[in-house]
Amino acid sequence: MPIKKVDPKVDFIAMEHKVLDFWEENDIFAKRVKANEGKPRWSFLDGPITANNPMGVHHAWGRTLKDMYQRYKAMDGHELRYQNGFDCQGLWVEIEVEKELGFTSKRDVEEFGIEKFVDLCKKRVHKYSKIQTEQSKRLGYWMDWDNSYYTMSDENNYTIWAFLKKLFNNGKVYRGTDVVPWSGRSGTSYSQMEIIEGRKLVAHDAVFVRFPLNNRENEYLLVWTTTPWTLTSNVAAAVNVNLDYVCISAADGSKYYFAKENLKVQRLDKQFKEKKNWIDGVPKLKTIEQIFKEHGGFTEERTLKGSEMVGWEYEGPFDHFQAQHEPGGFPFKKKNLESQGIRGVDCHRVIDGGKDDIGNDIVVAGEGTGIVHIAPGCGDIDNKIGKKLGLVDIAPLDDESKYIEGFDWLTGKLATDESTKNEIIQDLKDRQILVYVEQYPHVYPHCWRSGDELVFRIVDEWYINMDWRDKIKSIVDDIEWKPAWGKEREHEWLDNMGDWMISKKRFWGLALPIWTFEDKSFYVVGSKEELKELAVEGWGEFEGNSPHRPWIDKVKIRHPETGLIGTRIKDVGNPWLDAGIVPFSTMGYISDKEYWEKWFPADFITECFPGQFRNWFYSLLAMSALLEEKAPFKTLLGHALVKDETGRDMHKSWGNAIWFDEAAEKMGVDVMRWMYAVQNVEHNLRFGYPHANEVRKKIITLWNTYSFFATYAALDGFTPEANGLDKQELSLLDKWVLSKLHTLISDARTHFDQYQADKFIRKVERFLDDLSNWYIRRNRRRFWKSEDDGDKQAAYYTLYEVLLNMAKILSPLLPFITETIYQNIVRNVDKNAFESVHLCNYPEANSKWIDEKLVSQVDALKHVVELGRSSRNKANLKIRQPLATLAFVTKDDEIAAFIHEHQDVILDELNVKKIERTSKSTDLIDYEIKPNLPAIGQLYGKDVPVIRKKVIEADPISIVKALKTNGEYSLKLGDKIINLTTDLVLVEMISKEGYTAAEGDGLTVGLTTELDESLRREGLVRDIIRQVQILRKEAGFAVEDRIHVFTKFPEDILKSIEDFKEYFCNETLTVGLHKEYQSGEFFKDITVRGTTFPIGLKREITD
RNA sequence: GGCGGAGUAGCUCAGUUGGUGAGAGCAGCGGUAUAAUAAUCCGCGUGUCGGGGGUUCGAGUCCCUCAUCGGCUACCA
Repeated sequence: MPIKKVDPKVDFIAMEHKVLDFWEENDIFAKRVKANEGKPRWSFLDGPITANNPMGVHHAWGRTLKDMYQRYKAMDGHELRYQNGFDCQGLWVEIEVEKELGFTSKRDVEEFGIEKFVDLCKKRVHKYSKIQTEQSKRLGYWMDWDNSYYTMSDENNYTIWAFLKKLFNNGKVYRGTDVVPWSGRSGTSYSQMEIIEGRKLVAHDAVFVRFPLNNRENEYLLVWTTTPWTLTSNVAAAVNVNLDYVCISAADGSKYYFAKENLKVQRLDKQFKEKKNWIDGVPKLKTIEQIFKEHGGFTEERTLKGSEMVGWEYEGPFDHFQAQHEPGGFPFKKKNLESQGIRGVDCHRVIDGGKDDIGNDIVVAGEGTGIVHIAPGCGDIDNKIGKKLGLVDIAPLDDESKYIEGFDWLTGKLATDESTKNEIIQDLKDRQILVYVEQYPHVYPHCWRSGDELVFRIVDEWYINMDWRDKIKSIVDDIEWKPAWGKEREHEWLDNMGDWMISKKRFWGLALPIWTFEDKSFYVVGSKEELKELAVEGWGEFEGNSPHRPWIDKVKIRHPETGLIGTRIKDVGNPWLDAGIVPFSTMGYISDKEYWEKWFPADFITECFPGQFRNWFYSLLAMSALLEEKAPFKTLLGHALVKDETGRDMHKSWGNAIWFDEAAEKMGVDVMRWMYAVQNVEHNLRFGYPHANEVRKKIITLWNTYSFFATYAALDGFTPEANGLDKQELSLLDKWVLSKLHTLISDARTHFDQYQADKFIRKVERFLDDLSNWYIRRNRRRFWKSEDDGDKQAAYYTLYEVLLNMAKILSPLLPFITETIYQNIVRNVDKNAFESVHLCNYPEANSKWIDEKLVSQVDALKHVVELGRSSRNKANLKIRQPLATLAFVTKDDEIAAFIHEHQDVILDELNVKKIERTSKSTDLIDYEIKPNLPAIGQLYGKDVPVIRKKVIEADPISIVKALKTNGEYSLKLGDKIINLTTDLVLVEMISKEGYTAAEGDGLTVGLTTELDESLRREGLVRDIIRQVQILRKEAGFAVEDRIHVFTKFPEDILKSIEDFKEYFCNETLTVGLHKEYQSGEFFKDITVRGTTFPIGLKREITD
């Protein structure tokens, strides 16, 4: 069967669906996999996509890169695993399921039943992993979709157990009682990695309050806080011992202590003025001075050092609450303090704030009052100070962020509620503790999923001691980071990270394999088998279920050494453990070590950069460093983010989001893939329809070259034979385009091997331009002509070779259009050919086709045409106006000869009558001599400006002569003589003024602008021809229709037409030229060179 | 607050180890072509290369400084 004719008006979207069906029906993917069995392995590791929502256009970027490089490696002859991954466990899924169920708190889940809830989470993951699978297929993403890994799988979870077990054996797992950021809405704490995601700028009601000092009548500490709810749990007040403090006396006689500097400090002044990190509507902050002035004025009493205040006792703001009177603290008790009977109220004194780990003062002047309210149960730093100084902890909130018993009227109220806060402020006001309230804008941590404001609570959490970070850092350098700065970023994170909090007080996630015992010891179980061995209770209920809550919670174990019976902690794990373990779990680290050794480490991973340095990359590196002390992947390609077309984030609520499905069906996925692949990975991608249209133009160009070929190939019944190209008598342009093609093939391999698809695509763009706007345009007639000679065959074979190889080299990038082309031009002709372009081998450049000299000669020829067009433009002489002579200048005799040899191209393209080389430099051009500054600079340094001046001022002709005869040109510089050799001067030719000329790349082209009568008339006729052609088109005549033309030509035009009557009639298919106007079938006024006259057309009746 | 960045045409961005009058794509304008869909090609730019200072024979490029915009990071109590 021959090649089929192709409609140039293709519907790309429909075509893509056809190709998808074709792959599906014929198992093309499976055939590719089979073909590559046993070939050298190339290991790609997929970072799991969160299977919680449909896939977005931002995911499609990474997935395009993943698919493209995998397709390339497959065609290049490698065995691949093709395993996609879904991230399944974690809070993000829980939150969505809660939303569906209308839940508002963790308690709702417990009442609903953990088992049912966890089942719904699993269902959600299954639902969206299916949707994402279908979307990915639509994108053309080739994966072994039935073999996707799920991070919730038993294998994945148990492999994490093995990891934790190893850490446990090394003594790196510990339980910490710390104050951590906590979401009452989600009922869990957050790790260092997570709170970074959820920081938001908000305005809080900040309060100035006063703590009355004991034994100092009417004297107060002035304290400031943005979290009034923590005042209930105040234990102490910290100062900076080295700072100056001031005592002022207010209008009512009461005295206040605070940092002296703060009296006049304009807090957040810069932020307010620049409206940067500022919230609209929040008034400017007042200085403390201003606040007191507005309260009736004040006088400064004295200045003192902070150290003088240390030890002063005061009365706390909520000392009437029971919690303040519990020995040892509340509800957590410090044993030693409890035995001494020390209560919250007993700790109320001024303390030295001290320094933090890096040696900075904890208490500073500036934002607050220089006296910091310390609540060791409500803040991280407060807690550390409390531990150091032996203060009790008062922790007021339960896991929903509500006040617990012991806090009087606040018990049961939600700390983050606006109303609670208002009640507290009102209470402080009523009891005359409040001095002033203001709105204070600052960045505060929020729950990254629910948006809930975080509070700080004391909780038991589980940590990995990361004191072995050097082990991780050492493998970072074994990885090739693309872009290279990724390495530094990763090191930076590793240097600064703290211990890894791995526990989460939730339901759906990795069941941390930690069992605790009554003697406060704990034990980490490393495998399902070990669990079975140690189980003393609940195994029967657990067996057959996945290692998740609630089933796992039933199993109790006997401690292998102490024999005590232990219960599993209720916590689930940090989800980055789930994703970090995949180089082990998915490759059978435990179950099939032989397989694992084949595929580990991965050759390549590619993911979106932001965030992953502390998330996936981190967990991958950490887990691999511990388990194998080896980098888990060799090359990492990171890419930036997808934004909307103006550079803003895409948001559902802003209405600027583009959904994947919509984009795929409107733009087409070949277009999308091109956009993604050509994007510089370091820059954010501005995704939008205008951008897509630019890309579509390029794909259309490819399509049109193909449809041009296919149309004529079908007409002529062209059927390529094997090695047919070798037998052809190729034209110059055939060889030229084939040379460019093979260079492009070579570049394709180079750039794909280096994961630089963008560079490859830029070259494809240039090649397409050469192909379409030079090769095809110049050679069109060879395909049209009626005789089927060798020349025509050569043209067919050449274009066939180009299109076939283009289809192959572009197939990883544009899998659909290339498949369509391949099916027609290859499979239609040869049923024994590979069934799909994607089953072909990636082409190899054949050096026998690469002829750089010829390419440069043809490029020069092309350049002459471009320069000629440029000259015409400058002189405002359109192509239709024939000109007598084109003259060109070049130093290169070979090029000159070449241009002469192929002058027909130039005559045709530029509509000139003859062409000649001018060696008389004075005709067309002047020489311009320029000093070669980099070279001269190195030799003569400071003399450069003088030399430059002299060279420029010298007579160019004499320099050229001197160089030609002596090989150097000498000039005097004071008493020095400087010899400028050829390499120190640049000789350039420039067009002389007054000529229509252009120059570049060592070529100069000029056109004679003078028109004789004959040229002028010919031009005039061509103008008329053009107008008539337009009329024919407007009239809707067929291209082959013969016509009669009716008009009364103005005299000048009439003479011209008569001179070139035959030419005119041939071009316009005119059989009758009538000198009287008649409207005919179609008529219109036309304007030629300023003269307007009506013209009428009528078709010749042929039958 | 700390640490990298960035700034070049109306818009998006290139500009090698400092070297001669600073570039591309898009948009606009003029012309032009028909294998080419939202479709071709050619031509058209007085850019304080963010401001200022310095190093150098020479700075978009190196150094300092000021203002601007983003990123990462931080326990702003």
